[in-house]
Amino acid sequence: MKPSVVAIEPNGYFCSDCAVRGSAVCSSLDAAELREFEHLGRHVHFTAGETVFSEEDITTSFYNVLDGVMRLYKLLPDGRRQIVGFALPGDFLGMNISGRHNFSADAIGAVTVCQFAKVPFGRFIEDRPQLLRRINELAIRELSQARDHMVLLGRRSADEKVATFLLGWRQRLLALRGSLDTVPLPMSRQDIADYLGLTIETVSRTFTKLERHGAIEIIYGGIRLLDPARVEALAAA
Amino acid sequence: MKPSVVAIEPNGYFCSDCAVRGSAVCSSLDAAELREFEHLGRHVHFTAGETVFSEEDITTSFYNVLDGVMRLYKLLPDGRRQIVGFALPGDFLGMNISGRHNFSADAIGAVTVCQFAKVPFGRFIEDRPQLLRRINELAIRELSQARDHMVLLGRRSADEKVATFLLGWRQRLLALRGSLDTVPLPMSRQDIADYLGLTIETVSRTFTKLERHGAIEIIYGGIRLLDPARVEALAAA
DNA sequence: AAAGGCGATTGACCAAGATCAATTTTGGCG
DNA sequence: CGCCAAAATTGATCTTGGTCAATCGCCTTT
Repeated sequence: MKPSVVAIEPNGYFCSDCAVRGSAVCSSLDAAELREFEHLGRHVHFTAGETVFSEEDITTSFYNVLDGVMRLYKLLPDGRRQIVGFALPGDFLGMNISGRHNFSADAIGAVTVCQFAKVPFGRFIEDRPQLLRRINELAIRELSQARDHMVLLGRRSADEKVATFLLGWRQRLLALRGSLDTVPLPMSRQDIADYLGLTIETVSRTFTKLERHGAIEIIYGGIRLLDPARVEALAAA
Repeated sequence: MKPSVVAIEPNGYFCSDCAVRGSAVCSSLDAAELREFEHLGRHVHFTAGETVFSEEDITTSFYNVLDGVMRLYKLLPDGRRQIVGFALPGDFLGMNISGRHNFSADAIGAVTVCQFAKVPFGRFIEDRPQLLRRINELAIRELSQARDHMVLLGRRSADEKVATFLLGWRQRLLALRGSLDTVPLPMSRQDIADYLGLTIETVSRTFTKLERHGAIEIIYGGIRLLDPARVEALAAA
């Protein structure tokens, strides 16, 4: 919940060994640049439920997710929450133009990030258009995902929302880890509901319905996709 | 509807005189660069209802809106539509990483754009990090707006949606044209509904309700904001 | 000036999903 | 191993917004 003390590793790691080397912002850097870049970031660990940064906080750092899952969300004054995305390894967080974060980010389970102080990172980008281009690419990709999510939120039924979420989430994990027999769902039902613009009860009922129809099997911490075609049919509608 | 013949102006205009000079992508260019840039764009006119580009079209151009209003939208296979935004003068369209547009864009009323062929524009950016930085800035701003819109779509009631839309739209026009006594709404009720994830009937009823409460007055082609405080209270909720 | 047509409004009714309220399941922990 | 707390599920009922169906009003066209 509150940002408690976090472990900060000494810089005894190398970008070249990084798990997200290929997919993260730093994929645009060559070996020489990478060595310089190494001094900018430091690994920081967060435990389940910890907040990495909050909406309206002044941005002092950028983050590269290395391990774990984060929920990115916005709150209305009365407490209603909309999760605007889940961040996975390789995702880059903290870009904004107002100088403040425009959403909050919590760790779901244990998370490791590569944290960059804003100013030196900004200076490093300064004369490396490659890196800027990479950041731009990531922003544009996210924008496209955001628009897809608007369609989901504004125009799809509960069944379609849940089915689309399961397939999309599986797809992201597949891209990250290769094949999966089960689809882990580290986030709570409430998180899923707040991501899909539904209530927890509707999410739960929809899961149960999918299971009754033999499309999925609900297991601890995730689901098993028994009949992907059926789920896809539901998602397409 | 279908892209009919459009008038293309000869290059008898100057970027330095451009109506959106200060706010558009080109605001990052100096006088010398601007003169070179001038040769890249050409003004193109569209009439009401014409499609400027469609989702899944291969991207061959970027567009800078000079005049008029466009609706940006995505369609589901069964025809449901989600409007992901309205474009106004100064907005830059066409960025993507897949090489295809990820939404469609129609003119609402008459529209003039400054159109850039993708390849020469890309080359021009190549050695002008300033311009790239500006484009990045615009993408990040849009991303922030997209997230706000997700909250609206996923977590707000019909009344809140409509009130928020009216205030937000007014705000954009204010920034563009200075003070307004009335708020013009060039888009149809259906467009508003598809932007807010509602039906046309709900939008209409909500407008009527706001009018009965003395918050707005519905006039031809727009509304008059009689009681901004009341509308803001509704929007905040 | 009359007519036609399209977009907007209004009303009656309906249903998807929310809300309220128990249970049940699960996992952590003594 | 058994208890407690939190999360998830399930059921009953309600509400918001959607659907279906006229009707209205305004603008354009002849």
